[in-house]
Amino acid sequence: MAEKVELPVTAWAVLGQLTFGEELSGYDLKRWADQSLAFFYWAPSQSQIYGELRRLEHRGLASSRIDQTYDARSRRLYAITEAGQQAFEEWIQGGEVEPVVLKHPLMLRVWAADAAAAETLVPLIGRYITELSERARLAGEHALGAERNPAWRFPRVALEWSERYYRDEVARLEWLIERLREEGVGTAE
Amino acid sequence: MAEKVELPVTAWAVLGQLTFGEELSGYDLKRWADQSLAFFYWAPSQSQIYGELRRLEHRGLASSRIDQTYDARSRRLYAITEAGQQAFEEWIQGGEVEPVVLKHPLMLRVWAADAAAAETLVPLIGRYITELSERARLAGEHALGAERNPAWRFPRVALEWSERYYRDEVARLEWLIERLREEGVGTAE
DNA sequence: ATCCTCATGTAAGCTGTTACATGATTCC
DNA sequence: GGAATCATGTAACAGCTTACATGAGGAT
Repeated sequence: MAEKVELPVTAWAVLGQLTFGEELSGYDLKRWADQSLAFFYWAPSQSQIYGELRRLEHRGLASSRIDQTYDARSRRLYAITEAGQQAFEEWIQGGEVEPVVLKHPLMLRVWAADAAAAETLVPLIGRYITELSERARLAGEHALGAERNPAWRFPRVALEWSERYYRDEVARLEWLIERLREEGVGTAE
Repeated sequence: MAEKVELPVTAWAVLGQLTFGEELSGYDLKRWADQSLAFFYWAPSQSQIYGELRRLEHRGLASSRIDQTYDARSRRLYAITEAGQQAFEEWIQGGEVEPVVLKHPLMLRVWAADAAAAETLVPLIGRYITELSERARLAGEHALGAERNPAWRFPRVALEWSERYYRDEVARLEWLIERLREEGVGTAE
């Protein structure tokens, strides 16, 4: 039996995208990631994706070929290998889950605020709520948009979870504004 | 007027801890961060904290002195400077908030799962729920524990927010288990 | 005596970003 | 003809972690 493959989670995310069976370019992967993965897993930069693809190929978990369909304009297409498929299954069923990373600069500000700062934060929270509602809407839209193919069952579940995540975040921030008001913030003298 | 100070959010987090007025060592900061900041902002490693403190001092935002209270055993204590206080206020009220970083390896697994993998994920989700409940409990405990001093009003609000965050996450994962069941996962044949 | 915690760091390396370069193609 | 998009990458650097080194003091 092959040894357990060690990779950063982001590399697994890229490899995971390839498990859906299509040949994809780095460019494709970035665009797709921005519309799916990004809802629950910070989307890596374009250049990192290219780097991860090179690493995956180097380790034999992915293979690539150059597509020349339209004469000029070439693109490198990646596909998962047998070894990659197996390593991915071992990762996903490995029984250990890496810790969730949350960095919430807005809550950091609330934490460190004084009364004056809290006052200026309230409208920022409001703006952020608008953004999050839009993200929730988008996640829901993509969840509905996913084909009714069994292969898309679990991506759809993850997107539904994301929609809930952002709606919960909105509700929590509405609570926060109320809670700040209790502390005398936002009640103009 | 001084120019806007540019720093990574983690540096502001460390500086923010110093705004509470006490002189603190890198060691103190790490321990405190683990019990407060860590609920909503990924706690940096010990060595990073030392590095950030050096940077803050180098930029004139913090100052340090060596404490020799108990003869031997020396520790370097940091305090925020006037310039640091001002830069921090500008950062907190600057009108722009850095994006939230979320990396959720568990949801990544759900997203990329097939039926077999989903089956093995369910007990993992269950274990994770237990962990999160404990974190919610801890956040609530720390919120109640915060002194009833006006200086601790906003840290308390942030901790109350955190308690809600983890309780919401628990509820969402309970929903997730139900949702996976709908997809035929966890219903033994 | 030994082990654990307190306390401060350094070195090496990995993860990840931004900015840039390049050239083809499509759209207006 | 010019602008935007497609596509692939490199170089430099910033952020952050792990592992290690060191030594004192307190606990058993």
